[in-house]
Parts: sequence; C-alpha cells; structure tokens
Amino acid sequence: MELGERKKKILRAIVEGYIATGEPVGSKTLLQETGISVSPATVRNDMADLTRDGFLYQPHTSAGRAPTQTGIRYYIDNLMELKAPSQRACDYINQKLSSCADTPENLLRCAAELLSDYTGFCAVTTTPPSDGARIHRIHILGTGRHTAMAVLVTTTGMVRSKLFRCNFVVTAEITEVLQKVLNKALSGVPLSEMSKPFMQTVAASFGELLLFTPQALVALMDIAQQAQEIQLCTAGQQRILFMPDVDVHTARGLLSFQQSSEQVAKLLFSHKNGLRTLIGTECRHPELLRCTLISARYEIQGVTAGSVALFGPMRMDYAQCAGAVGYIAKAVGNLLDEMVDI
Amino acid sequence: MELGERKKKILRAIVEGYIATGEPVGSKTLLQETGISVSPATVRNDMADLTRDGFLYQPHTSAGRAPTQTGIRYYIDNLMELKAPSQRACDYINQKLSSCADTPENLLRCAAELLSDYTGFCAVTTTPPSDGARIHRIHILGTGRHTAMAVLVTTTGMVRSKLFRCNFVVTAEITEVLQKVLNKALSGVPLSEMSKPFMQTVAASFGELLLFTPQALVALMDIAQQAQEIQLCTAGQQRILFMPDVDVHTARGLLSFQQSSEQVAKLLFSHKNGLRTLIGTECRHPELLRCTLISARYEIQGVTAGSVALFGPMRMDYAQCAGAVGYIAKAVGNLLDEMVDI
DNA sequence: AGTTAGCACTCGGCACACGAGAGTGCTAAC
DNA sequence: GTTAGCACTCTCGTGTGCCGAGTGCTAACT
Repeated sequence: MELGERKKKILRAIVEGYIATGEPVGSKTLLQETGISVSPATVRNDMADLTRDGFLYQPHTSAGRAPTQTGIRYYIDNLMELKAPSQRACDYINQKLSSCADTPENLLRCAAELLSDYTGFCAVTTTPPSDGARIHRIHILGTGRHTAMAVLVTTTGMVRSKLFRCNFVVTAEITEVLQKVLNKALSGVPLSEMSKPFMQTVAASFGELLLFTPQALVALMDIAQQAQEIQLCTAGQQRILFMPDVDVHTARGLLSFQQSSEQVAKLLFSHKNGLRTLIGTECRHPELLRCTLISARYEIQGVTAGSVALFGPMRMDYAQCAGAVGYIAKAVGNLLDEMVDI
Repeated sequence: MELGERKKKILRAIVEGYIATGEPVGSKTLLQETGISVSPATVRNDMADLTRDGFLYQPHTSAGRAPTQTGIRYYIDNLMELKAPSQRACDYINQKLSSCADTPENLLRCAAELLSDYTGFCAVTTTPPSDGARIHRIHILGTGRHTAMAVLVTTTGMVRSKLFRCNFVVTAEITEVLQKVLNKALSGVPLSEMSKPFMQTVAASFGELLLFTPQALVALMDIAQQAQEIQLCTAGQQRILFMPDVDVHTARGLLSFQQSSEQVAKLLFSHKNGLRTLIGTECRHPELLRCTLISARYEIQGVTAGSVALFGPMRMDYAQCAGAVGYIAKAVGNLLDEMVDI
C-alpha cells in the first residue's frame, strides 16, 4: 500500500515515539515532537485511516496509537534510515575483532559479545557451514598410556580434535602407523560420507591393523559429524531479563528457543544473503511471538557463509540495531576472508 | 538451641509443608497432615515460641507460619533425612555418565546436565584444579600453510590445544624441529611458571630457531594460562525462569552472578570437602539473597578436587536435591579416578 | 475536497469501602 | 501443661465512583 507523505511522516513519528517511550502516542504529543504544522484533528483523521488500514492500533479508546506489526514492517521497509555505528564504535569493533582473529570460532564468539554489548540484547553468531568440505589431513597423537587424540583438518581449513581411549598401550610407533594408514584411507573423503557403513568398509580393508583402529575411526566419525554441524556462539543471554517490554513468559520462550541449536541455526539460515529483520509472527515461531530477530549473512570470498544475529524485544531501535548487525557481519566476513589458508 | 521433640516435629512439618505448597502453614492443616495428636491451640503455642525464637515468621496476622532462614537451617542440620536418588535413577545416571567419560570436560558437562534434569534447577560443575600440574609433552602440528596447532599434555593427564598463525610457511620439517626443541625446553615445567618473563628467557636460548618459535610460545603460554583456570560447565540456566518463587529480580541476580566464572568458582571452592548447603544470606552475596546453593566437592584418588553444585530457589526439596548433588559428585569422582592415565 | 474547532464520549487507572474467610492470640477452665 | 471458646486482625476479591487522557464526530471554514 502506498501512503501519502503526511501519513508517512505521522507513521514514522508514531513508530519512533513508541520505540523511545513504550507508550502509545497521542495526536497532541505527536505534533509537539515533530515539525508537522497541521491541527490535531487532521492528525487524528490520518491516524484513524492508518488504524483502519492495519498500521496502528489503540490499546483502548482513550489511549494514543501504537504501531502494529504491519506498521513496524512498513517503517522498516520504507521509512527507516539505517544507522551505522559511529566512527569511534567502528574503530573499537575492528580492533577487538582483529585481536580475536586466531580461529573462526574465537572470532565469532568475540563478534557475538561485541554485538550484544553494543545493543544490549542477545547476540548469536554461527560458524560457516562446511558444505562440501573434505578431509585434508589427519593427525593422531598419543596423549596418555591409553588415550590418544585425533585431529582432523578439512579442505576448508577447519581444525577439530577429539580425545579417545584405546584398549592397548599407545606408543609413538602405533600412532605413527595409525596416522599413515588413516590418511591414506580417508584423505579427500567428504565429511558427509563419514557414515557408519562407510567406516565399516574402511575398517575391513585394514587387515591385521584392525585391532588398533576402531576407536580412532569412531573418534574421526564423531569429529566429522560435529564438524558438519553449525556451531553457535551466543552472548548476552542474561540480558533477556533486562530487555524492555519482555515479560517472564516471553523471556522463557526466547531462552527455551535458544536451547535448541538446530532450531536457531535453521531460522538463521532461512534467508540467503544480506540483512533481514523479522518481527513477531514473522519469525514463524510461537516462542518468538514478541521478539525481533535481526540477522545478516556474512560472506567469505564472495560466497554466503555463516550468520550474525540479534534477538531482541519487539520494541527496539531497529535503525541502530540493524546497522550494527550489518556492520559486524561485514567485518567478520572480511576477517574470515583473510584467514582462509590451506 | 535445643528444641523439644514436639517442637521439632512441628518445625519439620512446617518446613516440609511450606516447601511442598509455598503457602504458610496453619495450625489446623498442620494437624491434618501429621500424626501429631494434640489440639490446635497447643500447636499454636509452640508455633508462637518458634516464632519468638526466630525459626518461623508470619507474613501477616491472619496467615499461617513459614520457616525463616534460621528455621530452614535448623531443618537441614537436624531434621532432614537425605534422600538418595531411586535405584532406577542411579542406574540411569551411571549409564549416562559412563557413556560421556571420554574426557573430564565431557563427563562434567554431562553431570551438570543430569543434575539439572533431575532437579529442575540450574547445575554447575567444575573441572579439577590443576594445582602443581607440569608440562608432560608438547605436540606441534601443521594445519595450514600459515597455521599450526599446539597441543599440551600435562602430568595430570589434561590435554589442551590451540591454533596459532605463523609468519612463515609451515612444513613438516619445521613442526618436527619445533616440537623437539619445545619439548626439550619445557617438559617438566610447572604450568604456573609459564609466564612472560620465563618464556623470554626460554626464547633467548633458541638461537637461530628464534625466528620460528614466538607464535608457538605465545600459544603455549595461552594454553598453560587457560589450563590453570577452572572450567565451569553450566546446565539448565533457562530453568531459572521456571523455578518456583523466583521473581524477575532474583532471576536477574542469579544469571548475572553466573556470568562471572571467577565469582562462581570462588564460591564453589570456599568449602573444602563433602556436601554443603547455603541458603539465602549464607551465600554471602547480594545477588543470591533468595537462592539456595547446594554443592559437593568430588574426590580423585582420595584428594578433594572439583565441585558439583546446584543453584535453586530458597524453597526446594532440600533432602532430594542434596541427595542428588552428593550422589553425582561421588559418581563423577569415581569415573575420574578410572580416567587417570599417564 | 481537505482541514479545522468544538464537544460529548469512552475507557483505564486509582482510591476507597466492604464482606468473607483464614488463622491467630488470649483467657479461663480442665 | 493442655484445651475450648471467642474476639480480633489482616488479606483478598469485588464493587463503586471519580479523574484525565485522548478520541470520534459534526459542522463550519478555506
């Protein structure tokens, strides 16, 4: 729906006023706080139209107007001006992120913390998905008399490790042989193929070595499994209880929702690129009915990869928060670009 | 203070009634639900005494009595019978714990989850402190063109790793030499000595190799640092919002408190062995004013090590929860005993 | 046709009162 | 030391009345 200029101004003023105070905005206060020079009655007429068309609602007859979800959506799509973080904030963010850029996990943890600190809401970042990653190299190290460590390096540069117990005494000779055999058998194998049946056929080919390999194979399978899962970094969950307009019920819902990593990952990956804001029912999840989710996909080498996201209440400074999410997603992408190294 | 038998019975009935219902208990209901065969008036007299002595309080004149913190403390110390988990629950716990007993971290994460699931409250476990641990062995692996991985095995069997970037191309020859040199220089060194000045003197002794070692040394220093810190595993934080009698203020306090790992670790390690229950102000922390903390130290090879703990509301089934904390701490200790392997 | 002034109207929030019910403390008798 | 009886206190839910903010409508104006 196309709105007239004045109605746009009024809608914008109401959305921003409501965001700032949490109170429905009346025709009189609206005129005081904007430069619009018409009478309150005119504003009321426009407000009545906007209410009829679903952009505003009245909590009760003698209250002002607050924006509906539709109204906020229109504001975001047509009226809002994205606010990038200030120069000082950008400098701070870049400096912090660079200092954590040793591994992707660390960088993403740091990014989540920064975003949460900056906005005061709950931030979530994801590692890049490992689509099509293959096994690049395997290391086997002895770490104890009966324990060893399997390290898996993928073609995407990801490194994951896992300890496993052995029912034989671990010696340098054995780990060396194991490592050689495993690399020979598994180098180049896609992570997605590291299934139980496949491992059994691999194990069958080991002949007399079979005695020493089972635990290592199980560990490698676990690592491959785990490496394919998207890792989530969450920061500022405790802030959920400090968010404006968040009642216990909403807080419970949001916390419960975030307990399921799969659920969160699925939601964050349900848009393909750029910045997206979902408000209330747009999240398509009953537990997020009163929440906002702002998320951005970051890119590595020009390809859409992981996600940077912010969970907040329905009433938030969308312009500022979306600006921050977008900025941090870009920064994370750039740093991960530099990190690619195989 | 020594109480008469009937008063003990009455206090116990009030504490347990209050725990079960959350409502102050009246003289009449008390008689209905216990086998005490005296008149309500007698009970009222005793209740008046118990109130005067600080064990009970009245929210208002026409309400029954609820236990004060002093009353609950007396109940825990003198009246309560610890309830161990049922045979079935024990079997379940043991089976779950065994299946996670590959690394101490995993086991403790699993223990926290079990404790939280069993009680419905928020559980925290800690890894054993690494007092006096020394470097047992160091592995250096190439993981990318410019990245490598340092793995540190301590004399206590702990294994920790960290990736680091190198400003030279990482080859098998270099990692092998590095590993040899680092092991020679650092094996047997206590983690607590891995400080910056010490590392500088070590670096100085490397001669021409100096070019290749700085990043590895920094990584090892970081690992040593990190390995000396107590790791906390927290489970069921989202349950804080579902606990009975927990208002938003208390929930905020508890969540904020748990944000600081040092703070939590300090509190958990402030008793030396066995089972401890702290209620309300006994926690000596304003944010835990309305909370209960039940914690137990587990032992490895007969020596007090880490801690298993439960954060809950003031009103909880102390007998059951303390029983569970105690049981799981024992189970964790036993499994860690078996895991020691150097 | 759009804008404005005026005015009656609606409704939430607050204060207050009132009765019912639960549970007590006190007194006098056992 | 224990008990029965009774008056008392306090919370909670309900109902009433008033205030004020903000509206919608109508009629007049540009």
